[in-house]
Amino acid sequence: MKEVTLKQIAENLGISITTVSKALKDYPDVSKKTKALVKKEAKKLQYKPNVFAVNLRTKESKTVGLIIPEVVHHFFSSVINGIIEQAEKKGYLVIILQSNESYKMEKKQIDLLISKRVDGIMISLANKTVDISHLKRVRELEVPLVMFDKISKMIDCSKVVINDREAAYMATKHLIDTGCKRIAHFRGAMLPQNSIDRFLGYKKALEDHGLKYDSSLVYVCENVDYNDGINAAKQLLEDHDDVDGIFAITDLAAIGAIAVFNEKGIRVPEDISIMGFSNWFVSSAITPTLSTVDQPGYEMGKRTFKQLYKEMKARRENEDIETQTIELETKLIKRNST
Amino acid sequence: MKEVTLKQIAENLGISITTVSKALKDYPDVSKKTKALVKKEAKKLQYKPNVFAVNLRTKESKTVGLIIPEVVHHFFSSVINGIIEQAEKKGYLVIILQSNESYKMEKKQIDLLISKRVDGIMISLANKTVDISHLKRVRELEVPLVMFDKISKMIDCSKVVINDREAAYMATKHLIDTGCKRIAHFRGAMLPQNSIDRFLGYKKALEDHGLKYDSSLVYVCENVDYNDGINAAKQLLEDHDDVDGIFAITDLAAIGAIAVFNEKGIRVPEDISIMGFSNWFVSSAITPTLSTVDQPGYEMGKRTFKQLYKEMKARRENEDIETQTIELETKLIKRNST
DNA sequence: TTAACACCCGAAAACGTTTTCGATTATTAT
DNA sequence: ATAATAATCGAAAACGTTTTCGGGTGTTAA
Repeated sequence: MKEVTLKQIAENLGISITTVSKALKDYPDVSKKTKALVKKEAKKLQYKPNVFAVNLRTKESKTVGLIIPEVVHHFFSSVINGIIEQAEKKGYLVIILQSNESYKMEKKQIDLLISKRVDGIMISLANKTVDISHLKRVRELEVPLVMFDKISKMIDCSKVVINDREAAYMATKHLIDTGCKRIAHFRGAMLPQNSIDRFLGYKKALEDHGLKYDSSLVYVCENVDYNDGINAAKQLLEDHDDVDGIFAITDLAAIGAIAVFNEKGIRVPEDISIMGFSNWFVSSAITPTLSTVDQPGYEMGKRTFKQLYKEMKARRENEDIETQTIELETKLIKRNST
Repeated sequence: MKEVTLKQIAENLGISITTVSKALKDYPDVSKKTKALVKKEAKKLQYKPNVFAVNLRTKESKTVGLIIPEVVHHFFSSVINGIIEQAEKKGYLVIILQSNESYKMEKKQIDLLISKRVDGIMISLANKTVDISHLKRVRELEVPLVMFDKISKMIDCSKVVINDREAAYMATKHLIDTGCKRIAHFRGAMLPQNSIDRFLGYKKALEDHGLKYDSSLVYVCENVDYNDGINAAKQLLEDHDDVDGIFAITDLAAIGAIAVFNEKGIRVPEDISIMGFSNWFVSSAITPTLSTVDQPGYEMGKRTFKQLYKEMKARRENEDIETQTIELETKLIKRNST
């Protein structure tokens, strides 16, 4: 009932541990005959290398860390999906940690991952993160780092993103194209770059098409969730009666707004058009179905790990790592809410 | 720029590695004076123990594995949330793997976790899993194992579940109480225990309340998703015109059905009442809001890890582990679809 | 004075692997 | 025949920690 080790095999075969190790790893300096013998014995005993020892010796854990604001979120779970799949293909495991949108937590999680000696880290920042010294430390320790979706421009590392500004421009333009003249925007919190970029895209689209930007039409949704959408919509109804279009920063906020309008008997899209953002699959399950911008979560996860893998490999081989920013395509999804 | 090790500290202070190690772990046989010295030096150099070495020495990884059918799923991401939070409190990290509802994958993931030498495993089975030899192996290796939600009765280990049968009974009874006389059931695939239990609960409720069970009213939703709900609803409309209630095995299937009815101008709940299952938060965001059964995902995750922790601790201390089955409360959520 | 005891420290083994480098044997060329 | 080369193996160090066990010093009791 004891663990099977190299020593075990070596003793059974009357050869040295060294040779057993080398045979199993197909070193050129061990004969075909002994290789066959060793492999047979290893299979017979169901030998599995002790990862703890391997880790210690190779200084690698074959494990990567992933930090996201929250797991319970369609977009992020899609990203997770993409990452895990790729990682597995390359023999890596993924440790997932969440920051709960808290900077303090995020910092703590980074420390945790470092102390666990992961081979690389992927992160999407918490909204409130401005100080990035914890990320700088990651870089100093030469642990490969890739940021995705919610990134910081202040740190030099690879990034995988969409062009939030263009995507928002496209969404707003779609509202304009379908006849909207007075378009409100439900934006996110003031800090994260996404929120800013989407707002800028919205603004630019208005200006480019002869519509005056009116800051009173912009509502802040702190958590960009369903309830925020409800509240913003209610407020909007109180404040204005001439709005005929809304560009919401997330599908969730848009769905909240639709719920309010449905309840009040305001017709979507006849009375008011609504655009979401993300293409969360529920957006095709509500009434009316929601027009939105497709944000490729799975693809983003995939690309993120692939980039990380490249950098981990480069590091292993002491090559220089060249950071790069990858921009993924988004596309407009036209449905019945516009 | 070298790594800080015990040796490093020992040399700086002119004492032995042994003493340094013991000082940091507050062994009684080292004087207060040297303890203070060592701790000060450790802090100064920012000493962090090398987990690889600790793992090798202690034979523990302080890491646990989690296998679920799929991450992109509200219920499971809630579970993940609960697990991660608890794990972190106890200093454990969580490696998440998905089986994609495939038995082959599930087996592979188990092997992966074992080879990574996690201290414990939590799993929710794939629908198609019937052979449980891979789980037996986990038990043989004496790796603590806790199953949740989708469990197998064929294996002796701790389990955290809800009473699907009772919950389904409750849901069906609610339809009956609100006046439904002819109630259809959208069930899940034939295999998983949940699916069977919910079906049995549905059937029992009918029989207990003087309604005849009619197998032609039961539709199988293989993947229990949105599209399954759509298809089942369409088929139902073709087959029967007297059905006035549906108990769907998941909210998603229920929402699919509602979409069909909305489109066809069939009023919910006036013409037909619909019950979902899970209380996915979207169920309160659609029109009409969906009555459902609340399935406590977060709580389930929390309890699952807590139980695993107990068993890991018992194992460490060579005590017997007593497996137990924990049943969590569900509750009926009445909304506008019934 | 010796014996007993508490107190503090360190040598060394162990965990299981990987890899360098030298040693030995077998093979070929001269 | 010897020398050079190739083929095969193993000793040993290293990775960094934890823990056992024994040794040394100093104090107190007989």
